[in-house]
Amino acid sequence: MARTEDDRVEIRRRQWAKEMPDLDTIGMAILGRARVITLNVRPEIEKVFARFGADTGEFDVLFTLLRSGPPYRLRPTELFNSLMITSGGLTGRLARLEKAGLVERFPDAADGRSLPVGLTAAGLKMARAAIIEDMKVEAGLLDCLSAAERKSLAGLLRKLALGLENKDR
Amino acid sequence: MARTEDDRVEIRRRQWAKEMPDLDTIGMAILGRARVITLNVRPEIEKVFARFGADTGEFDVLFTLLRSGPPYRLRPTELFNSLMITSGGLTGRLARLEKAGLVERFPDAADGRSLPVGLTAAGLKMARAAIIEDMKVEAGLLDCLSAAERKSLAGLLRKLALGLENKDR
DNA sequence: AGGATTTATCTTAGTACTAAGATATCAGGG
DNA sequence: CCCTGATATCTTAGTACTAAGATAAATCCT
Repeated sequence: MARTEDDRVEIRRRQWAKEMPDLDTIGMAILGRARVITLNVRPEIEKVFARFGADTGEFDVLFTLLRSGPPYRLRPTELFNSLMITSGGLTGRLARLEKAGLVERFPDAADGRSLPVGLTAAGLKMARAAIIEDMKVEAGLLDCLSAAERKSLAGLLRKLALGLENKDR
Repeated sequence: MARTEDDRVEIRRRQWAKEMPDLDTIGMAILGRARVITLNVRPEIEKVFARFGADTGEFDVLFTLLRSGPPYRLRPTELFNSLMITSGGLTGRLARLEKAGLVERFPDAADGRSLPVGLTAAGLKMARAAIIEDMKVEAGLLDCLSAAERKSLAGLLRKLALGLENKDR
């Protein structure tokens, strides 16, 4: 029944087709799979980060700071917008990162409400090492796809992501 | 700088290319986007489910039972494996669903350790109505893609999902 | 049959989040 | 300047998860 070339979403779609034949399941074929793939991949990536002593959420912060370029410093509002989490969620992440000595905070001369966050030397070093490892592992997870398929998939996902982002406004 | 055709992941990749030119970011072009798309789409779908009075996690349970076909009854182990959550996580979801009158539990004649879960009449009705709405909304979220693109994207995601699943073993 | 092992589920403790509200600062119009 | 409203961040309360351990029933092995 479950053919060897079926992933778990295809199995689900087949079940739906039987139980509710009129249901159009293209949504789960794409968005459901995006979610399942994310869930499936998460533990592998988390393992990489765990070796460095932090988790995905914390590295999201470090990576955002790192790729922002020197002086590797951003305001909390920029961070939680970019990370797609709430301000309260960010407060917690920053507290942990600060405690671990990976970020430090500076008063903002221009805006007394803001308390920008910057990478420490240790945070910078760790973020650089971790992103290299992370990208290596993620690329490895994609080795079931040819280079052409990877490119095509990335392009389609990009188009979808862009369409969704434009819809938000 | 941020061209209009760039989604947020493309902006990130551009930043990385500047900050760490040797980094191969194909991983985030695919897996990162899968995660961002999932995050982006979640609130829309959650809104649909909220109208029915439950959340995504709870509907995941109801939908799994529904698409399993009559008698719409499964064992907890089948459920948490399919849902990719821990057994403890499922215990909580089932408690909430039972309290809401959407599922009920039955002793298993063949295995005294197991306490299978089944949809109630109310749960069955609600699951059917919700999956129709859900798939309608999800399909709408995909309208930035042509039919051919949707098909192509679904196929590539399927190949990736399958590759990842085979890797797990 | 009987003891050891595996399996199915629940329980407990701890964590990271969200939503909503509080606080402090900024900006703009009389 | 002062008042009104907007903005940036933190705090609080509540929730759903995970990981690890507990319990109980089934299976296996001799």
